[in-house]
Amino acid sequence: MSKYRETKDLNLAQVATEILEFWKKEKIFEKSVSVREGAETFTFYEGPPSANGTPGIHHVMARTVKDIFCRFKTLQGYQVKRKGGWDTHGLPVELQVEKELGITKDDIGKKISIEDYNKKCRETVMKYKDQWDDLTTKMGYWVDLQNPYITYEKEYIESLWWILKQLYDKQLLYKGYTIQPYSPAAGTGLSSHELNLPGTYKDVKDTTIVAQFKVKRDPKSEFLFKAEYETFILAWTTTPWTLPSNTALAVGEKITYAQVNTFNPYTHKPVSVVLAKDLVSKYFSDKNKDLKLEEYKAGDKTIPFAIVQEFTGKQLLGIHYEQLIPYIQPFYDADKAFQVIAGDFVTTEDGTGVVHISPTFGADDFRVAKQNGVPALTVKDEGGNEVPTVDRKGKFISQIGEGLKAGVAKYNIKTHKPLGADDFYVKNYTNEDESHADYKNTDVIISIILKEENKAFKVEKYEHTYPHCWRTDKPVLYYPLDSWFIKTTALKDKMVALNKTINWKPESTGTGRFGNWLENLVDWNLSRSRYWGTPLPIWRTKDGKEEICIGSQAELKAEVEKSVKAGLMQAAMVHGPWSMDLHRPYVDEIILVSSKGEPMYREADLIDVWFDSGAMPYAQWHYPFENKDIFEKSYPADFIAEGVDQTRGWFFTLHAIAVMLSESCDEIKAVNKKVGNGGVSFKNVISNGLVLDKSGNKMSKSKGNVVNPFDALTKYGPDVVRWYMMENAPPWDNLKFDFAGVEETQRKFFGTLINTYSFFVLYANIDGFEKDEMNNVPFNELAPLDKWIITKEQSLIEEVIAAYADYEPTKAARAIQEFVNDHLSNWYVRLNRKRFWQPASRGELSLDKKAAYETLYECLMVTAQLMAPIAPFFSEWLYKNLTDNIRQKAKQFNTPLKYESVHHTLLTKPEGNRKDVELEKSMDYAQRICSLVHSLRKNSKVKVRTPLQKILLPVLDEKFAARVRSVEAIIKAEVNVKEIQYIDDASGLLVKKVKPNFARLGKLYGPRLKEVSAVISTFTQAEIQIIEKQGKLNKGGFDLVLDDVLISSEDIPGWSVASENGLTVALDITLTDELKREGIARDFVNRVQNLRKDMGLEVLDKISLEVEKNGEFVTAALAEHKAYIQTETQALSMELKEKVTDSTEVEMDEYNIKLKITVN
RNA sequence: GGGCUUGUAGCUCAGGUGGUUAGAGCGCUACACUGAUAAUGUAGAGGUCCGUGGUUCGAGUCCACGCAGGCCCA
Repeated sequence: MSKYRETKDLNLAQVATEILEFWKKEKIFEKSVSVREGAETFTFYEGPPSANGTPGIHHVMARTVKDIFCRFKTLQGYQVKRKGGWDTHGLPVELQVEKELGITKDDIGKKISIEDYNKKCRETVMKYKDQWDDLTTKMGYWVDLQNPYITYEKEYIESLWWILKQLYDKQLLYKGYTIQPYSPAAGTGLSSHELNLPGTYKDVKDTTIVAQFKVKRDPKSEFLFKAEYETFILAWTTTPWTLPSNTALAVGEKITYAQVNTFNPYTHKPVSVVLAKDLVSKYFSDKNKDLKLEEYKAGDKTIPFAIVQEFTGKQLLGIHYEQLIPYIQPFYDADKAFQVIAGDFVTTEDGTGVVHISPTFGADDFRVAKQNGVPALTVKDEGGNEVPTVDRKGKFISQIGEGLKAGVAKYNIKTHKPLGADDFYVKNYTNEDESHADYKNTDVIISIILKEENKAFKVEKYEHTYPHCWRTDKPVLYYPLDSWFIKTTALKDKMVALNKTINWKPESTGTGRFGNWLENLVDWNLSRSRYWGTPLPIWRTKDGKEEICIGSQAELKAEVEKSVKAGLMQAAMVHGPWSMDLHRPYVDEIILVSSKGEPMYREADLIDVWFDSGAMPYAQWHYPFENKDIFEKSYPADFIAEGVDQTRGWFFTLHAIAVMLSESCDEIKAVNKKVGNGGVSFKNVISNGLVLDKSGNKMSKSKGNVVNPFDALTKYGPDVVRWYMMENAPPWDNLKFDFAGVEETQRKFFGTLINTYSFFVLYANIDGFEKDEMNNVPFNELAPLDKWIITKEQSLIEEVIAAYADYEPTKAARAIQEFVNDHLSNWYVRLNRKRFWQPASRGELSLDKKAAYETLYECLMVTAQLMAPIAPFFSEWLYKNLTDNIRQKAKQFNTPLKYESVHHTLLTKPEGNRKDVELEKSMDYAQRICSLVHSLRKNSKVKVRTPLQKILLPVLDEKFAARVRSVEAIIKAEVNVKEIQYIDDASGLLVKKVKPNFARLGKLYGPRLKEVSAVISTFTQAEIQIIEKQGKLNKGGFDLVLDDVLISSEDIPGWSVASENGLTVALDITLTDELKREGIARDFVNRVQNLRKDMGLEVLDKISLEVEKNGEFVTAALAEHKAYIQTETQALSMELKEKVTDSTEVEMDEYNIKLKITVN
């Protein structure tokens, strides 16, 4: 018979290495998929990592979460394919390449060709693939990296193009503009990354204007015309150059505004102005509050004011005003222009509580204007395209320039040089000499004109931070730039509705962060002005009148052939480099022909890399060009998991693309119908939190608090790290990663489990126990403790399965841990040790002993299964150790343990008929009673080795007594007490206490609760008796029933008692001589055992004992318990002598004993 | 500035639907127990349940307003 493997010097990292070998050699991962061939599929989508950075400890966390549920579903019998993938495009790759080459974006196309640049990107993107693969393997993350999807591959891009074409065909892909940071000096848009470069934000002093917008008098605004003054709304801006394109004013609906009568400080004309109440004091000094309006004379330094009325922003909504600078007019929706609208971004922090809106030059402005139907001020260029009032060089268009020029002339404004209509740059982009005495920038010129025209209430310099272009050091403009958009807003309602069908962990991310994001959805800006990424497959004629969206390589080829025929390209281009690589610059070289024979050029943009990853459900299978059958089986995903920072990234793009396709694409509609999918791409999602350092700080290289994942895995082994991460906090909470915690997990959980296993092995090997799946001791013949741990095990199985099924790995881990530590090791094994020691007679296992082995074996086996998703290596090791020796037999008889790997087994199902809730309750009493007795022993300083006569247990109801009786033997043995005496009413010893049942009384009596409680607290013993016996009692005017009170017994007069949670125990601490003698014998056994251990004896070694007599009492004690001592210490003989030579002296409580042990 | 989230013992975390004495583990101190022990038991010390108001007979729990940390977005 092969023995169970022993565990000397067990190293968990070593276990992982060993198991890894086994997995590799036997292809256990591959088999975990193939053994489930034909079974129901469970689909997991891998969010592709980018291999151009090194993996961190947080990846261990994220991938553990992914791994757990795939393994769990496999254990439940599903087939779980998980295709790995690599995210290869995007800015981080470009930046890394630029860093390595020492170049900037400007150099691309100059110092380095796009071709070479992209070549370099392609190399760089897999730079750390080896490290990633290494981590994947070492941490035990099972994902198919043999055939991963790679986003730069031609086939992948082709699928993306196909999707774009689907959207394009349904008019869901369009060209529009959005407000983006733009550098006129460099002539380019800036990414948010570029804006975040150090040094971009500078303190600058700008001219700011509080402008007066004259309110038009109509029924809506009538309430503002109580005075005879003209009424103005005040709005503040730090960018006066945007005032000529103002088309609205935004107020906060809930903000309180005030109307103030006063005089304009520049024109001295009487005005009535509206601004936020909280900001009145900023413009009107309290010192002037007593001045009389009537007494004001033009030019007075102190200006009187009077608050006329207050109202909320809501009342201002819809009021129209006169255009501030009427140089040009909106050419559409003019009736909607120049009105007051609501803006959620309006505050009373600074300014006037009113924000001037210029839809062409502010992102918020653009958004609220669009929401309210307010037009932008634009003009049409030669091509008939709508363009803003400032051109791409940062200069006002000439219509505005004319107006300003006229103003300069009219008001005699001195300038450093004559200014023509085309000389008004909004910032100094032409390096004018600012030190010139008469130099005035455009903002200043605008201010002067407004002052003259009674349109400026206050003009002042203001210092604030403003972003500058990192290349030119000139101020950035927020400027409308062309972009391609996906019209996600068209399907917003469906996205919102379908999101509600997705199971989010935690729920709040789905309803909150993600739900709100969907509610405030804007169209998806797809365009990126870059080089390394998926090219937008749209070709356009120069005038933009004709365009084509390409949906496949074949289509492109056909179009190229047409173009060649039309003479726009050479014949060689049909098989040009683009046919091998769909990236830039090759696709840029393609010129297609329009229906009218015009050349069409590719729109230079690349698409947002998030589109790459969001399209992975389709593109990973090169759908619909290949693998249609596989796609149908694996759409949508049952489960995905990624960091919470991906909410607006991958989670959104997956969702958006799926919903868009569910409406726009017939193929996808058909698949959805077939698989019963409403249109989502994932059904369950975990968004996991961050991994912080032990103090809760973000890990960063500069802080030097980064945990290297490989170090952690090597030192503690993957199982401990994974277990720690799952057990410590739910994955969606941030994890404070602390090695002290990892060590605790190792010691407490794995240490205990290993000890439990090695305990089993120690005796199983001695007795030659071998698991026989076909022949087990029947359940009803098991010992009570066996039945108990089995019922605990059943509860555990139910609990753990439910937790995994609910995507709650932390609950699963904690339940398993509690079972192993508290129930299996500390109670079952501890209390059952004797059963395992008992020597087998004539080599035959007694039924009781067999039952003990089988029970412990089963618990270990089931533990291995339940923990397998979280700790795949150790569970495998445990499973194999327990089952390898019976594998052949199991295969032969096709029993559950036939699988070579725990990860191939089918998870044990809970068996209701082996559950015994009554027994669980009884044992719970036993544990609590023992704990109380230990406590009493401790207080009276009587150690457990000294037997005591009895414990007294007040019994309030017979059911309780019955439960305790069923576990009486266990209690007595555990606390070394001879008997349990149950004390009931008849004994006369019982003193009862009564407490109000607040939960019940509160509902019944509400405010009178205190009264009732007071009455109850005055109950006498007799009254308690009455309510107990008769179930009701009237006292103090209250009709009380038994349920209204909680009766307990916390005192037995004359005894020392301990009580906790309604359980009370008293202990008889009288020590008779008889008890003392037995205590001495037990103490003696303990000393002998210690000596045996010191001598290095094996468990089965037999000895002879010689003891030197030491006083009559001790001698009598040893003599009396001779048989007991011999059995316990495996002594064949014990002699009590007057003198023992070569003896060892051991200390007992009150005396020493000399003895000698001889090995037989 | 907005959305979401977290805040309970020195540390890591539990605390359905409100119920009067708020728990566990680790760590610390002391004493025990042990023929599985990298263990275990018992006892002790340790709490403004982030703050302020409110609802209620009663709030760690519900509501409002704040404060602090975190993430995402402006």
